[in-house]
Amino acid sequence: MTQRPAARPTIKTICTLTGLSTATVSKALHGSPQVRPETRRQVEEAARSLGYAVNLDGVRLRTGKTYQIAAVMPAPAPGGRDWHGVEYAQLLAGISQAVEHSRYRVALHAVRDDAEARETVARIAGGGLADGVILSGTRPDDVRVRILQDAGLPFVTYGTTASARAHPFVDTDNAGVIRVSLGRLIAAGHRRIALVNPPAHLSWAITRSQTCRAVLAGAGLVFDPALVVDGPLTPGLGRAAVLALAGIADPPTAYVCANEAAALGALSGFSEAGLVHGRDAVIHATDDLNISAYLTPPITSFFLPIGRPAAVLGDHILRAIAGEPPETLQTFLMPELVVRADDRLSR
Amino acid sequence: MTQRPAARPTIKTICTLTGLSTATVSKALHGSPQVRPETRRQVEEAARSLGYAVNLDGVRLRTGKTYQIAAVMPAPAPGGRDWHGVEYAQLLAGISQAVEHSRYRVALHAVRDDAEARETVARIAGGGLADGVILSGTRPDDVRVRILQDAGLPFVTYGTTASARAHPFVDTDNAGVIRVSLGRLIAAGHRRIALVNPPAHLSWAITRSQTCRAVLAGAGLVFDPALVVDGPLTPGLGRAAVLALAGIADPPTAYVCANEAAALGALSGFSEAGLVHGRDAVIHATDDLNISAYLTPPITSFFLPIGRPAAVLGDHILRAIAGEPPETLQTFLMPELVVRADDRLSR
DNA sequence: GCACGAAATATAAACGTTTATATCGTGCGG
DNA sequence: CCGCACGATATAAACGTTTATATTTCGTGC
Repeated sequence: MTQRPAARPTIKTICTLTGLSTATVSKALHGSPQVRPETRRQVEEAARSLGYAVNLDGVRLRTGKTYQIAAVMPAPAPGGRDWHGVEYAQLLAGISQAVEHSRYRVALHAVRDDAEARETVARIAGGGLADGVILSGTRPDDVRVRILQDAGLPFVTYGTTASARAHPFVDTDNAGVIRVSLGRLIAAGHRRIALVNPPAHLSWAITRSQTCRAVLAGAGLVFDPALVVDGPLTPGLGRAAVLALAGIADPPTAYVCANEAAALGALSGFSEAGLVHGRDAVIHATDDLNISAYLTPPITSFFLPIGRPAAVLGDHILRAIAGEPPETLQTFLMPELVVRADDRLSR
Repeated sequence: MTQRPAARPTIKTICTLTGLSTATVSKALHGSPQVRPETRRQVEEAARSLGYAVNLDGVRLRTGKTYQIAAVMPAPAPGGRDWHGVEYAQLLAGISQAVEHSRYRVALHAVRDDAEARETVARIAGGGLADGVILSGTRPDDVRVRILQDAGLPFVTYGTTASARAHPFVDTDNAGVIRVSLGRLIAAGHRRIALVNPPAHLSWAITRSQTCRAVLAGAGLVFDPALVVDGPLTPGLGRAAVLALAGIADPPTAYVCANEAAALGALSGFSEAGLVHGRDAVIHATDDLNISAYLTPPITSFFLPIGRPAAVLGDHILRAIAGEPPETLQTFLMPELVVRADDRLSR
């Protein structure tokens, strides 16, 4: 039942076919200038006819390179049942696609919490388990980043940090999103604007609230910290935010949600609290799933298809491994504004 | 910058520490009865103190085993922007967790379409790129299944097939879901029930519509094929289904949606068509994200946290690789019914 | 026609592991 | 006290690569 099919061709198979030595074949396959062009053609021809594909295990053993890119990503504990609205599989698939043309392959390291993330990164760095690492969910002073910097292991973060040493990153242009979002809301007459934010210690939470503060100040408005609700970006958070804030003395008339899961929950909160979208308050969301169009009612969102950052992450990690300096590997991606509702209240 | 940290300990490191030979150390680490218990303890002690971890590349090269489980999963093309409402990352993470205690690791093979899926499976089977395969999105006569059966490569499907040769699978108990769902709806007085189904060629689409037909027949009702809408389970499909069916002569009063993305879109369609949930029609959904509670209004769903099937898939593939017969590796999982709305119409 | 150097190819070793085979030492029966 | 069998350990080879080094093959200049 478990018998091996026709043995896979190796370099030696090519040797017997061409009468060359393993060294020459290996070099020919790498396009080394040490082999005659004619010999190379001969080898390539033989390789093609045999369906030869390099055995990475041999390469790894010999070179010490792993040809692995470790993607360290949070996976909610099996017990946790709430949707977080982040398509890590698509992110992963996008990264895989982006590195498909290279020898590198992407391995998922799902971590359940911060401690496990730290430990996983330390293990990868210490044991040389990967040639490059992709991290998500950054914080300003990120211990995982320090571990990787100290180990000299190339990495790219999905999100920014405050590290003194520059490092490659890809991030949504959160500051840009907040500026545009708040700019529109303020122009539409809103004065009290709530933020439904990711957990407060994460970089993008800080970027969003600080940019909010700056934009409000620029417009001569006050920033009320009580209007910032943060936590895991589940529907429950959005709902709780609306239910908590709808009842205060001077309730917000706009909610800027960091993702669509939270926005979905916020709408659920509207319904529960008796609010009507567009009459009592409006919602903006940062969008990566393209479901904002299907919420009831549809809401205005900032759409960045997840394939975009994924492709850039893949590109950057390959170039980081190749030794490119970090300064050239720092990318902000600005989502596209999709207006689906009037920002002004109709009451 | 890319200098290697302290070299990783190998079997030879243990040899110099203990004065034993590589053969003995290797055997000791495997618990072979050929080594004295005392020697084994000594080796284990040394391994622990060195932080030794086996180098899988060496093992693979020597044994020909890959210790890889290939998870072949659909990843929407970069161009496709619609949310499909399936958390493949969580599925993947769950499988990874389930096999964590073994030597096996899970590698994601994201495929963009059927042709690529077929080609990927053939490549894995032909090249011996994995010791086991996990497939999702099965159809009754699944060419990928046949390839794997012919190659004698262990595999588990997420979904059933009509294959004459039994094979391991894990699946949601779709028949059970439909029976309970329709049973409740019929008891509540519904006579015209629509199905928002996955693409018609997939096994679970067929299971759902056939079970629907059987249940209706059992209740003396007619099955109207026009009430079955199928396609990729995006919000757009649910919305289109409602918009198309709300206008027909004898419109359905209930929509049974195969996932929450479709249910979300159906609700969006309700809003567009001027339908009110609970007055004009109701929605049931099969739920794996736990967002049905946050839809407006909340809908009744059949909740199966994605960690469940993931864990069983991991368990089954390990046991399939170990040679367990397929008949013992076939599992249906029944989701939990969560009632959130009255099934009866209030008009 | 010869020596020399460059170009092309071959040889051999190494990466870490497993395992078939060989070797060693010990205890036991004769 | 000797030989034998057996238990425990060691030796060596192999998996597929890459690469340092050795060797061969040429062409070139004299």
